[in-house]
Amino acid sequence: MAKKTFKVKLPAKAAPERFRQELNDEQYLAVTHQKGPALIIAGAGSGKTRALTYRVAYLIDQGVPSNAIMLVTFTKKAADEMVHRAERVSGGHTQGMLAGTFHHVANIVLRKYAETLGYHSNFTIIDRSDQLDLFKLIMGQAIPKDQKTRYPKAADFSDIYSLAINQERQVDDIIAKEYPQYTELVNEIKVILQAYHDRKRATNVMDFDDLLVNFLVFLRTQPAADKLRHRIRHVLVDEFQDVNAIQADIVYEISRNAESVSVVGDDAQAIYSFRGADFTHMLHFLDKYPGTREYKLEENYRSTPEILALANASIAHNINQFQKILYTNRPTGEKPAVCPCADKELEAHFICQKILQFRDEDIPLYEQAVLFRAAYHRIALEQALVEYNIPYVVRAGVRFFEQAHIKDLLAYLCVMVNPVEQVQWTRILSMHPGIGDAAAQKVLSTFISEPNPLEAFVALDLATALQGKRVRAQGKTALQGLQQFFLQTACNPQDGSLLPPDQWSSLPELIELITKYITPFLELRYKDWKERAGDLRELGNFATKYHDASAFLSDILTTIPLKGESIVDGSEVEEERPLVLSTIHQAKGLEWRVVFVLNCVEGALPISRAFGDPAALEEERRLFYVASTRAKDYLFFTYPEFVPSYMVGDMIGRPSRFIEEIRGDNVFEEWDIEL
DNA sequence: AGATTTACTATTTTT
DNA sequence: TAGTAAATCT
Repeated sequence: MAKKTFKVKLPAKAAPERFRQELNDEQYLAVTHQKGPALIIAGAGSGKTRALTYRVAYLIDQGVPSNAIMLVTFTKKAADEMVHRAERVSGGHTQGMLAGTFHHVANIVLRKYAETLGYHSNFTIIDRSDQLDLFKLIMGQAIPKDQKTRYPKAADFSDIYSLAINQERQVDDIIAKEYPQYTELVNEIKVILQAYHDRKRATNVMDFDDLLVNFLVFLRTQPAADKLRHRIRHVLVDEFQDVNAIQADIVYEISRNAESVSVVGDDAQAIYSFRGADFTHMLHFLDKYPGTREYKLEENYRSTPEILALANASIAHNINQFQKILYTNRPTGEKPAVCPCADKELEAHFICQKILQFRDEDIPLYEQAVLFRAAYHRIALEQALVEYNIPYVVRAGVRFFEQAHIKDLLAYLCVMVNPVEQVQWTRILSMHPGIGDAAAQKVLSTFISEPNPLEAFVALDLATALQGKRVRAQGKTALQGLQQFFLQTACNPQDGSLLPPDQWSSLPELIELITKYITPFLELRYKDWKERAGDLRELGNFATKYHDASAFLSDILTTIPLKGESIVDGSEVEEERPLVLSTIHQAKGLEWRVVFVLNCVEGALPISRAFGDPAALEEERRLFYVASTRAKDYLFFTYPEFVPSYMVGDMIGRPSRFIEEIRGDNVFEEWDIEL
């Protein structure tokens, strides 16, 4: 029986007046006067996120139901924060708003409509490392052993595949331009890419690219999409400079009949072309919607004039960009400093001591950050931070869910949710002692083609099924344990049939059971197994928010809690909030009072791969720009003058060209760092 | 033959 | 650190 509902609506406040006070003229117009399409070109630190937040709040104030708003941002965390703040600003409710990354939004929609595209609704998502595993599996079957070295690595296959999809390019073209060494193998490579594609379909699996592609296909071909289009009246997209062709098309498709579509971006901060992003989509947007209103937010609220001057001087060397002149009304401050250090150790010591000095001057650690081009550049610094007893978090490298033990655990949930999934089965089987990759494939082949492989596995008489196949006795025994495990956790004990998800134990309990089961394996494999088991328990805590495993599995992939960052909020409230170490890419959208940019040498920033490629060098310069504009008050560039190298002996570290080319502009001071 | 251990090498960036 | 190749068990 349907319940009666009564919706309470909070009284509208005099929003425009209040917003008027809290925004500058450009922001105010962009927030309140938008109808139809709008392109907001916003410089670094210009409060574009603030403008978007206020726009959401404004719409809600105007009586737009929150589920009629779609807000797409670069990270899900950014979306959550924005929605939360919009809620506070407007005093309205934001429930039902479609908000998050493209991937997150796609996942939400596809969960509902997967069947219209020929998937089962319990499809699972694979991340990059699963993708690599799947490629390896296929390559193992398709490529003769002695030919292996001639072929691209799994990672190359993954990149080629991704480029083909995200830039809508032909495989021939990609190989000719980016992988000329494999030109002779084009046809063989295509066969493997096709096999990968087919295998995903057959096993009810989507990778990150599929989420986007299928979302677009859904919008273009399915009648049900009209319902969604009808509901979504206002579309807001942040970081539009980093969308790829498919994401841009998604925006166009979903906003076809919308009342407003606002996209915000800064071409100077486009740093994701390696995954198909292209800031010229901002231009295409103007073509696509001829009546587009353009707003420019050029006042920077973040940095001192000195820091801004350096950033402006640097980005001026990029030819390919929109014209923007950033200005600030902040009072004058310290000039940015370039600090050559004898070697990496000295560089690390300098940074640590400087950090402590700032802390003494009442700039807490969490208001300071150290940024770098590549995750491994931080290693020397980390050692020093430990010596100096400076607490820090790392936002780089391996994601929390990408760690082997986390993936081990998730594999069990995956198989229960989507039993036809082969990569996760392989992972589960081969973690048992006595079973390696080869044996896992043999075992897998005995049950994977059954309608329900999980039921088939539990019912399997291992002794007869594996007779004559070279599988160790130890492995066979171990697998009996696995059968028992699945029988007890996921199956009806009477007939061994797989229970429907609503009859499983609660998710945290399930995770605890799996943890218990796999801990002995972790103990065999890892020295630090205790910590890893601890991570798994934390994962159990995290899972209390979720009711079904399927949502949990997809969420954990689309919400990226990073390794090192606690996934349980509030667990370290008592301790000092730590210093942030981050790749420049991960620092996007963030700000600190003090920023150090590490290892600013030729070859690292810009990275040597970009040498000789003008477009790539411009992107590297944008990275330099992003790093510089994260700083509010103090900015340091450090680099080691001697770089040990096992290839050619020690090399002299030449300072980054991005520093050299602005030397004449008098925008930084050079410091002497001495022992 | 295949599983497991050990030694070695080269590191971009990520939803 | 993680992926791979070669060496060594079973």
